[in-house]
Amino acid sequence: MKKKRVTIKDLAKTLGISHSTVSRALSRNKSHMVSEETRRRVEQVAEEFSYRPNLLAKGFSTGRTGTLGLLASECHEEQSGAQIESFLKAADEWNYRLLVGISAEWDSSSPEFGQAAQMEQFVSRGIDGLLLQTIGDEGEPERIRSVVDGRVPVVTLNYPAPGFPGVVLDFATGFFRATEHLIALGHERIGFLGDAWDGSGRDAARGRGYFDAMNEHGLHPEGLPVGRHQTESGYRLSREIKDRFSALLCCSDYTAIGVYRGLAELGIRVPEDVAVVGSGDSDVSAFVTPALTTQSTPTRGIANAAMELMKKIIEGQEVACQVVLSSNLIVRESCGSAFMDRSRKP
Amino acid sequence: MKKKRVTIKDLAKTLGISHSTVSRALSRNKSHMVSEETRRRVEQVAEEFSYRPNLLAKGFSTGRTGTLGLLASECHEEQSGAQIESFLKAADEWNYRLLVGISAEWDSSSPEFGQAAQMEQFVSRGIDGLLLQTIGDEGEPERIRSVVDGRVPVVTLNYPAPGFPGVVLDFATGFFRATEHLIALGHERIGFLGDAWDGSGRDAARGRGYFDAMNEHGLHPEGLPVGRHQTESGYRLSREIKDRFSALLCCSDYTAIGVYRGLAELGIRVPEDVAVVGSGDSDVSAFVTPALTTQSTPTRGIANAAMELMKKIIEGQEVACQVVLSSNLIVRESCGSAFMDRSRKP
DNA sequence: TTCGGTTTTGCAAACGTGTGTAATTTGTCA
DNA sequence: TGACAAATTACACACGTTTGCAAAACCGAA
Repeated sequence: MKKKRVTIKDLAKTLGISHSTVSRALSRNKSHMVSEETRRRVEQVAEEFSYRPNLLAKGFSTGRTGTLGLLASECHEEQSGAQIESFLKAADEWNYRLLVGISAEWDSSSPEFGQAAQMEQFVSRGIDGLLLQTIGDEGEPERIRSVVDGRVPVVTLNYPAPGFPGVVLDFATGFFRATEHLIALGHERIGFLGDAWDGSGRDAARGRGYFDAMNEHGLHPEGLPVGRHQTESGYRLSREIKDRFSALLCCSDYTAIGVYRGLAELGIRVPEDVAVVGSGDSDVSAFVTPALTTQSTPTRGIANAAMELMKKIIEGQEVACQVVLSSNLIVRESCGSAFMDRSRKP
Repeated sequence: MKKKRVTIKDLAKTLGISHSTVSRALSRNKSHMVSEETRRRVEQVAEEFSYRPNLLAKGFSTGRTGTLGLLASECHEEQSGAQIESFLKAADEWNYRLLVGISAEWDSSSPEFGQAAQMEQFVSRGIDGLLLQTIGDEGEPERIRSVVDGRVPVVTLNYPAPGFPGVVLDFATGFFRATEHLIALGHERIGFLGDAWDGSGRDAARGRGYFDAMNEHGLHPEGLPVGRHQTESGYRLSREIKDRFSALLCCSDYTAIGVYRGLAELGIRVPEDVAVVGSGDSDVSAFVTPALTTQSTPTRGIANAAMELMKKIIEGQEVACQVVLSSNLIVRESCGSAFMDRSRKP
């Protein structure tokens, strides 16, 4: 059943020339020319036989596969899906394929597939570069170094890893501004929903912006750990919020939507009683009620910047170590306005 | 800078044995045994040198790469991301890597990367099998056949392609039941938001279920084409809905959320004035207000079924041509109840 | 015709691994 | 100790492509 593939040797045989000439005719390489005449003949026969190069063999021979590894972190659910899509599109435009993996510690039956093991796999499979959504833990840079060992270029994605080039979104400034926005609206008891234990952790950058803004205005910062950024997490946490805060910063739009629901069930109105800010500018955020004020997250911009970095590194150029993209606050309805009725405010 | 990789020949040299023995020692192959003694020595040295097999070469030599291609269709945005994630997890559990691509006709700068071209690429890269989210158009089966040509097993995913094994969700029955649910609640003017032009197209199966149920009850079916399943699409379409329908079936939760917003702006209440049903049971669907009644979509179940099919085919077993998974209606708040006030109903 | 130079082509090695077949070692029993 | 079988190992080639180097063909000029 399985048909034998057509190889350049087959073409060479029918043409009566050597396979190396065929190879050169097909790969437009200036080092050794091929006469226009033979090129035409080769291309014609290749077309006729519908020849397709064995990219595996090609990669094996040249050491370059035209494939990049994308190792995504699991945390953001829907959002990570949108980000993966953006990478696929960006990679495609640069004519790269993507080997994709997720490096979380799911309750999987094969727990040995953590971040390091996946990187190993990818490198062994001959990727030309690794796009790594870092998870931001302590030993990560060393882990990357020990696995990758200078064999493939790495571009980090979520969190900077010292010594590696990367793309980061400036959530610190974004959340700083968001916090100031809330303060300007008259809020003082502003809560932070995210995992930024003492300035480190998954949502560290956002947390830092929040803490700084609060401190600068002499307000008391207070954070609630979220765990996974699911809608349900926000719903669950809303029970603890009640009348403790008059405004909330969420590290994910979906968490915010969960908060909406939870507060509504408690008879707390958004934005009249509690203002809510999200993060991610996801597809739905503009259409929930009230429309969610949120941090923009340019997934395409991140992907493009990462690909550009990667391209430069592959071509041997020196690159700036971190590319920082800024995140804007998209003001919609969920924070109300300064003139809003806050009669319930104690 | 670039370090040379350790190969089995290096190991062989330091051990003073031939590389083929090393190969056999490392791959537990029963055809030719290796003495326990040498195996131990080989493994020790391999460990010491932190030898990593070149999977590219291995794949090239054996013809099997341990990599599957996943060619996703673009349409469902967030939902496709969640589905991709499910596939990644399922594949991991079977110890396969995934080459991922998206086969839509985006307004990309490289429009030549349609479905066929991507399949070509994947096959040339030596995938062991192709997971193909079919787009359901007319010439698709023939296209698949002509590209893949029996060289790699194919499992289709969204829509059945005659002659290929696949996994489909029984949306027809699901939407049939959803429609009957609405009819039982007293609705007669029920609209369908999806692209099911005369029974074919992207949302064909859902459309069929809807049409059948309507006809069976002597009601007049009417569909509104949506285009891309984005939240914004639902918002936009709500202008056309107004008082034309008393209930709506949406082919995506996100469309439904867009509809929520659009209707609210027109002063139309959900579910009091219009009942809404979604599809996908996405993370947010239970938390929007009113909580969305929706078709469940077991992304993990689909992924697992597909992987199981694939595994069997790779192992040479015969398989049932289509695996059909059922989709349940998850009843929440967005359709109200039979005793609801429908005073505005004309 | 011969020479020098340029263009075009062929030869052969290389990439790292798997594997069939032959050669070697080991072990057993007479 | 010798013979024979079994267990283990080595040799060599295959997989499809690229590429350095040498050989050949071509071309124009002396």
